[in-house]
Amino acid sequence: MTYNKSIQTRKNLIKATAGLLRSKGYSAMGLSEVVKNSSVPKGSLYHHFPGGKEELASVTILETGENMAQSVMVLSKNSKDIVETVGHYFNHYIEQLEKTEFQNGCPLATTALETATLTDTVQKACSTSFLRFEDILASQLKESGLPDEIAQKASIYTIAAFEGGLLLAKAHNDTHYLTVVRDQITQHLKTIIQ
Amino acid sequence: MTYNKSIQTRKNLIKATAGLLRSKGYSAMGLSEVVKNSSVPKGSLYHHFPGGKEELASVTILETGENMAQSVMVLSKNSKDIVETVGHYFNHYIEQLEKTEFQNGCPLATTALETATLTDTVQKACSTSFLRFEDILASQLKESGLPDEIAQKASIYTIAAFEGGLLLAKAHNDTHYLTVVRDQITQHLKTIIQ
DNA sequence: ACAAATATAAACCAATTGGTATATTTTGAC
DNA sequence: GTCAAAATATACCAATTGGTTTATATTTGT
Repeated sequence: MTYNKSIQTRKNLIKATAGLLRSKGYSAMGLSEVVKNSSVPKGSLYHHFPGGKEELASVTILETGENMAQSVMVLSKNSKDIVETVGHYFNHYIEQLEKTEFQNGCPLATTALETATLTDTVQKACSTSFLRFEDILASQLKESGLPDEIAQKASIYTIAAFEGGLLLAKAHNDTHYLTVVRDQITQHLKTIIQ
Repeated sequence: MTYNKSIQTRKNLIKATAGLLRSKGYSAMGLSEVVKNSSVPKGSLYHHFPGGKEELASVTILETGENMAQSVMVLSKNSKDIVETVGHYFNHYIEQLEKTEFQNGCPLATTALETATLTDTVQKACSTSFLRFEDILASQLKESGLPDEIAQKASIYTIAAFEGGLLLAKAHNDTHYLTVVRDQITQHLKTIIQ
C-alpha cells in the first residue's frame, strides 16, 4: 500500500474542514477545531497543507464544488427533466437544513461572502466551484433544447434564486422561504423549456 | 444640549460596525477594528453597548434593516412602477460593488449566514431586518394590484434572486451576474403585474 | 533488512481576541 | 457654581488565534 494512512489523514482534514466551512464559515473556523474534529495533530495539518488555513480551505472548497457538480449529474440521471432535477435539488437542501437545525446550508456561500475581499486564493477557489456548478446546470438546460446563451443565463438565474432562498431560510431559521423560491423557479423553468 | 457628544459616539460606533459587518462579516470583525475605525475608546464601546459584540452587531443590523426599507420607499416614490423600483435597486448595488472593489455587497447577508447558528440575538436581528425589507416590498407589490399572498411570495422570490445575484457577483468579483439576475427578475415582475 | 523519505506528535510562540476595572473627565439640572 | 450622573480614557486580563519547531515514529522502494 502506498501511504494509506497519510491519504486518510488528508481526507479526514478535508472532511472536517468542509463541515466547519459549511456551518460557520471561514473566519469562525479555528484550526484547533479542525484538528479536534478530524483527530489529526496540528503538525500533520501543516505537513499536508504547508499553506496553512488558506490552502486547507481552498482545497476543501474546490473539492466541495466538484461534489456539488457531481450530485447535479447524478440527480439529473434520475429525473425525467431539468425541472424535476432542480426540484429535487431544492428538496435535498430543505431536508438538510431541517435535519441539522439550519447548520448545513450551502457549503460555499458563507465562505464565498467572507473571503471575497479577504484572501485571493480562497476567493478564486469559490469562484471556480460556483462556475463548475453553473456550467453543469447550463449544460443540462441545453440538453432540454435551450440555446447556449439562454441556457447560461437561466443557469445563473436558477443558482441565484437557490442561493438566495438558502440564505433567507437560514437567516429566518425557516425552510418556508426555500419552498417558495423552489415553487417559483421551477414554474419559471417549466415555461421556458416549451 | 443633552449629551450630544454621547449620541455622536454611539453613531460613530454603529457606522463603523455597519461598514465592517458589510465588508467582512461578524467573525472577522474585531472590536479593536471597530474602535479604531470610529475613533472611540474601548471603554466607551462597553459603556454604550454593555452586551459587547453581540449587542453592538444586533443594534447595527436592526438599524441597517430600517435603512434598507427606507431606501426602497424613497426609490419607489421616484419610480413609475415596481418594476422600475426593483431595477433601480439592483443598479444601486451594482454601482456599490464596482465603486468599492466588491467590498460592499448586501449589508446583512454575510452576517446573517455566519450568525444563523452562532448567536441567537444577532440571528434574530437579521431575521427582523430581512422581514422588514420583505414586507415593504410586498406592500409595494400589493399597490401594483397583486393579491396579498401572491405579493408576499413575489417579494420573497425577488429578494432571494437579489441576494443570490449579489452573492454570485461578490464570489466571482463580477457584476455581470447581478445584471443577468436583474434582467430576468424584472422581466418576471413585468409579466405578473398585468 | 535497511536507509531515505514521509508523516506524526507535542511543546511552544507572538499576536490578537473579546471583555474588565478603574480613574479621570465631561455633562446638565438645580 | 456645585454636585451627582454619565461618558471617556487607559491599562489590563485570560483565552485563543494561526503558525513554528523539533524530535520521534512510520512507510517506502530497493
